[in-house]
Amino acid sequence: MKELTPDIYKRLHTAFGPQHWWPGDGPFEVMVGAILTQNTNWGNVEKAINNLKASGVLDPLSIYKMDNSTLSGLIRPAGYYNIKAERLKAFVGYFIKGYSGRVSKMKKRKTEVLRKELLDIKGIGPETADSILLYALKRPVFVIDAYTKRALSRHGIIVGKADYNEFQELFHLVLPEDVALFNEYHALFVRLGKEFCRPKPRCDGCPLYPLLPQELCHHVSPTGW
DNA sequence: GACCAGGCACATC
DNA sequence: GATGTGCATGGT
Repeated sequence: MKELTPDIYKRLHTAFGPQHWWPGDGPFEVMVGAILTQNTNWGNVEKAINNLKASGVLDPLSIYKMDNSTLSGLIRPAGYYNIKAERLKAFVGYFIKGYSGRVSKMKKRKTEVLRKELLDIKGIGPETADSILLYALKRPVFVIDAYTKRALSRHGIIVGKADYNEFQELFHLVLPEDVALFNEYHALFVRLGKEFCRPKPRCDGCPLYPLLPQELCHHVSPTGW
C-alpha cells in the first residue's frame, strides 16, 4: 500500500489544470445533476437538464408536483429514466418536506446529519450524497467514484479490497478540510479516469506514471479494478 | 456491433 | 458478506 502523497494532486493539477466543477447553475441544479449522472455520461445528463430548463420545471416544487411519466419523459436522454424519475421525486419530497425546498435551510444543519438523511433516501447512495454535500452544499466531504477507485487500485495506492468509506478515509486522513481542494481533487481524478483509467487503459502520458508498481498501468489489481 | 458512462437497490447464494 | 443483475440512452 502506497501513501496518498501530495505529489499526486500536484501531478494531476499540473497535467490538467483547474476543472471548474461542478458544471451547472446553482445548488439545486447540482443536486439534480448528481442523481441524473449515476452511471451515466455527463453529456446525456446535460440534455436532460436542458429539457427540464426548457420546460421551466427545474425547481423543487415543479418536480414534486409532476407526474412520474412526464418527468421520465423529460429526463429520458440521461438513461434509466424511470428509476431516476422516482429518485428525483424521492429527493425533492425530502427537500420540500424537510427544508421547504430551500438550500439556505438545509445549510443550517450539520454535515453528518445531512449525510445520514440523504443516505436514507431511496436511490441516493454514498457517491450521490457526497456529491450533493460537496458540490451543492460546500461541505468538506471527499467524493469517491469508479474512476478514483480504479486509479488508486491500479497505481497500488489501495491494495486488495476496500469499500467506499475506506477509499474516502484515505483522503480524509491526510487532506486538510478544504472544500476547494476536495472539489478540484475529485474532478481531477475524473479527468484522469476519462483519459487514462478506463476499463481498457490508455496509459501513454498518464500523469501518475511512474507511480506504478511495474512499468505499465495495464497492471490490474486483485480487486479487479 | 461492442464498449462505456461522474450508481444504486435488490435477489440470490 | 460477497457476488450478480436490472435499469437505458447516446457517444466512440
